[in-house]
Amino acid sequence: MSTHQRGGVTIRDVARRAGVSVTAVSHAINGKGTLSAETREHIKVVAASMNYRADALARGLRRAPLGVVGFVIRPLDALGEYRPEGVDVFLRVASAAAAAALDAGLGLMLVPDLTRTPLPPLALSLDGYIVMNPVREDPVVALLRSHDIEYVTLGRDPSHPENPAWVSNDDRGNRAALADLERSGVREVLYLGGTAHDAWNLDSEELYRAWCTTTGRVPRVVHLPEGAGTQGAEELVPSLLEGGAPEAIFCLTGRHAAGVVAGLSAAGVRCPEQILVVTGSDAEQARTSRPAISAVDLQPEALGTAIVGMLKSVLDGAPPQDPVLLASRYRRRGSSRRN
Amino acid sequence: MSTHQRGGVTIRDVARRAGVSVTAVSHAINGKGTLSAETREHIKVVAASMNYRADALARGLRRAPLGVVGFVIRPLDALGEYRPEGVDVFLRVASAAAAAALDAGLGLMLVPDLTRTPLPPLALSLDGYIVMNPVREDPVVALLRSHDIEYVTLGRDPSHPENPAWVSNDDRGNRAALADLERSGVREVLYLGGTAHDAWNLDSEELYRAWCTTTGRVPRVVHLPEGAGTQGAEELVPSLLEGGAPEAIFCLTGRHAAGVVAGLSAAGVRCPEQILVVTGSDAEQARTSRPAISAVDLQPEALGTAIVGMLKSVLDGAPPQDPVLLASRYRRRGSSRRN
DNA sequence: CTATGGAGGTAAAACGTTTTATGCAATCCT
DNA sequence: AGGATTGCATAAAACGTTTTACCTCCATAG
Repeated sequence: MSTHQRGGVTIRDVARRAGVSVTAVSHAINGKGTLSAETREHIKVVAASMNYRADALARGLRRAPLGVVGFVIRPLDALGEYRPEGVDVFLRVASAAAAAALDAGLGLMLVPDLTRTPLPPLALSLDGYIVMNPVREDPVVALLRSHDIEYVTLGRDPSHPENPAWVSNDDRGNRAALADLERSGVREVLYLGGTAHDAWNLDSEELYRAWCTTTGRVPRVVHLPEGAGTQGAEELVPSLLEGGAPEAIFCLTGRHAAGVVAGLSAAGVRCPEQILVVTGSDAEQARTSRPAISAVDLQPEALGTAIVGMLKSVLDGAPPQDPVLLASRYRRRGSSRRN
Repeated sequence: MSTHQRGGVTIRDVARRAGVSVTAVSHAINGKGTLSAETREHIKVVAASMNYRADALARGLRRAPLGVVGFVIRPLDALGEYRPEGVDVFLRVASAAAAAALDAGLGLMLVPDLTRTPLPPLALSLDGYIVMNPVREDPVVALLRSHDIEYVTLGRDPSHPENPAWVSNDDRGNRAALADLERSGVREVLYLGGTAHDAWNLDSEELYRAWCTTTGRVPRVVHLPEGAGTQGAEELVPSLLEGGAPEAIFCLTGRHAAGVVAGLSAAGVRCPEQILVVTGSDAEQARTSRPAISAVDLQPEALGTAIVGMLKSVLDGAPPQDPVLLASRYRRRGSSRRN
């Protein structure tokens, strides 16, 4: 009756059974203190035989690590709602992260938005955080910093460039996409980006502008909120065609790209015959569009695995390492293939 | 220096500032005890002004709810690896659940497999669990029960039919799929199911068999492990064609369906001209296949939202309700359209 | 005038760990 | 021989809450 609730067997039970003090058990389990090898071993055997597991909460009270990290996806927060359709890249990263966390003996807690209340009570007690695509002056990052909680980011944090704890993709994919357009001989390439101020948006646009400069093009940039989604991009198309249609459109997000392709079709403009379309993110909608849209594969599984590894090493107190850049790959599909 | 670590301000600080006892603060905050209305209000004001938040760990230590629920996806565990490709339905459910959990003030912890060690330390301290597609004699369910942890399931728990706490899809989608095949005039329909013993597999196969009986067909059932994936299904195709090809194939999982379509194509059998294919789960691969595969939309977002609502009411101690059945919808695509 | 009881409040014991501060032999040095 | 050191183990204090048990006052009933 005494210990039937949670986990059940407590450290006191183990101590009693092993004929030692509670302290001894704690030390034996955690490899601390100055116990003799035999005592240590004996305690471990007893503990194992009783199937003892230290209660995470009690342990956490003493500021020991909880074994759980948080995962917050900023772009989804920006979208205002968690409609996963077409944002499968985020979910794939999250899922890979969860798997990698398990291998590291960590749990992964999905925390939708850290700035909205009520906050999940445990949110600020977690061992650390993975912040996906933080934006400039990100309030979530600010909150974590103010609470001295360790965090790593997917994509550079634009407001804390000195913090090296991030994983991202290299720009090979984007470069290849632009090179593909160039090879096709198109001249005017329109860039359709999002409005969030995360590094992905910022860097991609910068790359586009630099590419325009080196190849002697005039940049033409349009921004559309991520939240507008496929629908919004589709409705935007007529305005893009006004006053001289571009020969190609680079849509950063897969959702926008799918909308653009749909909008072009609705406007009677044929893709790829009249306009080429490529996208910087290989979302599901890029693959299901007709034609299928050439896209940059950001390798979400690799990202998820890598970021967990980085967080783990940060939590272990390893000295700061350099940021990690994973390869991105351009996948050519029908939307940019004219032959 | 004293309180700079976590959350910061403690209940003792509030008590001191408000000029009352620690007990008074606790009672005021939690609406317990016998404080006067004024005292209660006063304490609340002081606590709010100090930005006090009760530490979740300390609170949890006294068996108060933690504000976090677990989510375990059995089919992914069965797959042995969290490769999200083609299993997007699970992730969409999880993501919708996370969003719904936030609205309810709960965090959602993704727990890959509750039976593998090391278990995330907090795993057994969570308030409750959502188990997606439990199988017969599911060890995860057994573990939860043995620890007296509340849980709800997505899909009926085959081994605990008396437990009404589950959400699932109705069979309208499957019925419509079979009806579509019937309307197309095909005679021999092969059923390709998975090997997991979850309710979805069991019930779908039963429905198929019943349909065969009522329509005077001879059932032909093949099982392929879910883990075999697209590849496995593709390799299976030749054996399915041996000794008289069926006129249609009902693949329960989207991954298998995609593999079957690919395998048919490789074998020189044309779909839908020679064989119709439909699937019971509208995974991404069903949509990206050529031809696109007719599929049952299981409405993952609605499932995720509903299951969180149910768990919440269970945790609130509401009396047991009936199971919830959400509509499933059949989406007809090229793979079953002959015209 | 003394019980009774409710209203309003608090002290102290839990919850299950980890950590800090000690304690006690036995061994070592000079 | 006497003090310092080492090796091993433990008691007790913390961690921040909630809960249990109890206290005091004052009004009301008998």
